[in-house]
Amino acid sequence: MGSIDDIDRRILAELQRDAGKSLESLGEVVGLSRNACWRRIKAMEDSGLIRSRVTLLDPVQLNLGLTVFMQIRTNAHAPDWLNAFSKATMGMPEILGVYRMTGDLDYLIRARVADMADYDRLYQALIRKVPLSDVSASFVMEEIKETTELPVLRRI
Amino acid sequence: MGSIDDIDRRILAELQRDAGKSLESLGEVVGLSRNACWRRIKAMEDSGLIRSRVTLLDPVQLNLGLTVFMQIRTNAHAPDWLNAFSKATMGMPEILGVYRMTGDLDYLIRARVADMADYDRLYQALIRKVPLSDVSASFVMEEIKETTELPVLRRI
DNA sequence: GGTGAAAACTAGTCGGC
DNA sequence: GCCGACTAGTTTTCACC
Repeated sequence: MGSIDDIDRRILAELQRDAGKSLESLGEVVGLSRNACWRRIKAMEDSGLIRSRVTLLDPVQLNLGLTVFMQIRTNAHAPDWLNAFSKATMGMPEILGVYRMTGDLDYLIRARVADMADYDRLYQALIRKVPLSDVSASFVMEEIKETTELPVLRRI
Repeated sequence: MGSIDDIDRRILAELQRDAGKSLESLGEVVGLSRNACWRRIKAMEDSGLIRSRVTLLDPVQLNLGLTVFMQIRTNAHAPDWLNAFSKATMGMPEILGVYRMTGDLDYLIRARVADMADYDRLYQALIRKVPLSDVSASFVMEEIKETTELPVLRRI
């Protein structure tokens, strides 16, 4: 189960770009019958390699044009704190990513908001739920790249 | 085109979680006929609000278990440099996000690699393509949250 | 893995309200 | 803007090579 062959990788490469592709066109691209493709996809769904098929939306039209990264330093290392922090960030839909970083004292949050005022609302809402000693925010001026595609083709 | 009504938002909320949902079940959830749902989705695709439907994969099974954030300081503000930087990062599939941050001297890169050695390869490959004066890397120890779902339901 | 061919479901288009 | 019906296409599951 550890190894994924080249045909599977090419199927995944296609599906990552467009989940709505028909089995027929997929088969043509990878050089397999529709049926063989379907069996491989099913197997990869069952193994969990294929996690889900989702729809991506335009953040600007949703009035979420500002991406912000929040860097959080804490001196509270108790599991209670992490638990509360996890729960709080999970429940805030503007927060898209929460990462515990190396060093064990830094957390990074990736969030999308409308503007600075909206960020302040998010910040206030967060510190009302979890005690945070040190929070600094960096705002994204330009999104040069943003993708959900993972590198699946075998690298040299 | 500026406003999105509540039914559209509920459709988007469902599609963000599962793009493979049938029009029938979607209609049941939002209280509309399959046909009305279809027309709304089509309109949102045409307006660009719905960008694409993609497949999400398991990074761990693809041997991409390590997420790294690279913070880059540069003193080269020439448009040539940014152009080369953009082109280089665009062509590197391990790099999932590239952001120009506030201050105009910081760039942030979000990437997925197998391990530390793989990160070093990425780093070496990047600096071979673009001159980078100051690069620091932070590694993700724990992914507490990671989602592609944007907040579509109207906030209070 | 390939083929062919059913059954079930879905998308996309129509006229009508 | 919504609904029901219809058609055409697709997925999904067979049995068999």
